[in-house]
Amino acid sequence: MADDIFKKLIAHSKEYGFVFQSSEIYDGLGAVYDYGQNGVELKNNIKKYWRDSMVKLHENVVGLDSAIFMHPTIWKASGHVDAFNDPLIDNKDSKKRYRADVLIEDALAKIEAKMDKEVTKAKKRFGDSFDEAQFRETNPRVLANQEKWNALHKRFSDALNNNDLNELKQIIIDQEVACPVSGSKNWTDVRQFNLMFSTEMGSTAEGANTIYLRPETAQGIFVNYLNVQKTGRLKLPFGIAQIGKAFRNEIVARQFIFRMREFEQMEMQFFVKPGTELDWFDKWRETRMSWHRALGFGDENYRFHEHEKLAHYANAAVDVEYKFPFGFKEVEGIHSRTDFDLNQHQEFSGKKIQYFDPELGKSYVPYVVETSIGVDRMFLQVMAASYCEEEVTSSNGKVDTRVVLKLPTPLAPIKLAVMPLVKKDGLPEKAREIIGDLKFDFNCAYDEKDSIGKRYRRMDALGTPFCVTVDHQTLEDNTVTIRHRDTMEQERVAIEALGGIVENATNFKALYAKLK
RNA sequence: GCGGGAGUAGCUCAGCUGAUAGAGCAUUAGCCUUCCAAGCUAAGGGUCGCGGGUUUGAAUCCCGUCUCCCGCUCCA
Repeated sequence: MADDIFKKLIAHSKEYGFVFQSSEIYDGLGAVYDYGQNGVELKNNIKKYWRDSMVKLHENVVGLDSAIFMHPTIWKASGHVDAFNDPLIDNKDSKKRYRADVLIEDALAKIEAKMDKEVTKAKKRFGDSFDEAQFRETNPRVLANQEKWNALHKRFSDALNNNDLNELKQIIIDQEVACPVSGSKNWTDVRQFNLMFSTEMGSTAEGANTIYLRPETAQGIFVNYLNVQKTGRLKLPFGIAQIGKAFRNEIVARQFIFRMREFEQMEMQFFVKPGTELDWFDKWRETRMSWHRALGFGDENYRFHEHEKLAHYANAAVDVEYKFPFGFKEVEGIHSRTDFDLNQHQEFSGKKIQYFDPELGKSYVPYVVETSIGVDRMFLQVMAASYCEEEVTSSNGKVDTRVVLKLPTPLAPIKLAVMPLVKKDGLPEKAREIIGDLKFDFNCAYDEKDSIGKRYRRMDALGTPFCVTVDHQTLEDNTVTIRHRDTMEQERVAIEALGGIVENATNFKALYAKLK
């Protein structure tokens, strides 16, 4: 059933111009999506909500827009180059995937174990007079194994150095490595999985550098820490906030826009005095939760998920999870990243990245608390939370279904539609005149096609909060009817009052007021 | 990568015991003038994912291939 709603949501997103599959006319490109004419408006509004609540509402948080391309060494320093490059092999029977290098290392360890066993046995036999070094050099069984080990180790390191995947597989076959789960030796080829996209910078082949498309935006903040801190004369604690694209060559990327290969992050790195990071971590987790809850999607649909296994750089981590149609899933992560990243960059760049604390009279590397949210996941959350199918009974007793996107009004792609009740008698002209006045302040739509009820429903499906209808009375007294999306109720108001009504109901201030 | 499902109009699908490619909705134009999607008339839109084979003839049968969706492995 929930799956059903998810499918409807995907279809709705396409039908009403929110999200399209990338390169659709060429059969699509896996896990890449485009935002359509309404999607881009909604997405921009989500980004505005985040940016304003970070940068405008916090005196000590500033913005940044760093480039996607960065010096390759940054990814060595951050640990991504090592962590993102694995030769993997699958067992065809158990469907389990292993790191090929780990399997071979296990085989090496097995040989070592054999030799150790011989040594242990001999030790028992000879007692105190046992000379281990001599034994290892002379015992034929140990020597044979040592030779085996040396040969295998050389083959292994050669294969790794030459990045020879076929050789890695051949080693696994020759060593008769079996899958621990299925026990079979039925292996696929070894494949290199590089989770970072790479490209070449520099137009000549010999001068070209391999550079990576960033897999997270955070590093752009870390490497600009000194620039921003010094030019902004910022004192700890302070934060740098950035919205930008990131790229990961995910092995599987599924569930619509929940996990994409090209995605957008909204990250804020908050720099603090060492020792205070866990207090700030607690503060930010509450701040971020309140940001989510202010949208009014129901507090019960959110929860924290504490990380038990922490990443190498973190000393605390928690996710904000939202109840999607396919279950509770992460939309935001809050991490206490310690001084790991800045330390690494200090080491790899050879530049001091420190903060002089005037109170203590000394310099130190700040600690970092990070909040990191996926724009696309947020978008999906907003769509999932807003999508409603309502039963509507009309005056003649007919029951039909109304599909309405109950978007938080500040996020709605279109704020109001103005339509003539009929397309004659000067009503269309009057409607366009009204739009002419309001279009500078709001995204407006005009529609004269089909019956008025049908037009209302079309706007419901887009999440437009207001429909303004021009009728014959309008021409006499300059009043119009304004219809509210959620209640379907209408009221008659003066044309000059429209701007104020829409502004009051759709500006971001009410949202910001709810933030803690 | 493995397993399962699916590719026919913008959308949802029918046609699949081989023989001129269909419906509903949507779109466009005109009529009607009506405050909650369903009035009337007309039009546009498809190399039936792609390639090959069998056949007098293939959306339909056979082989190959690509893509998408779901599950599993991964996710700093």
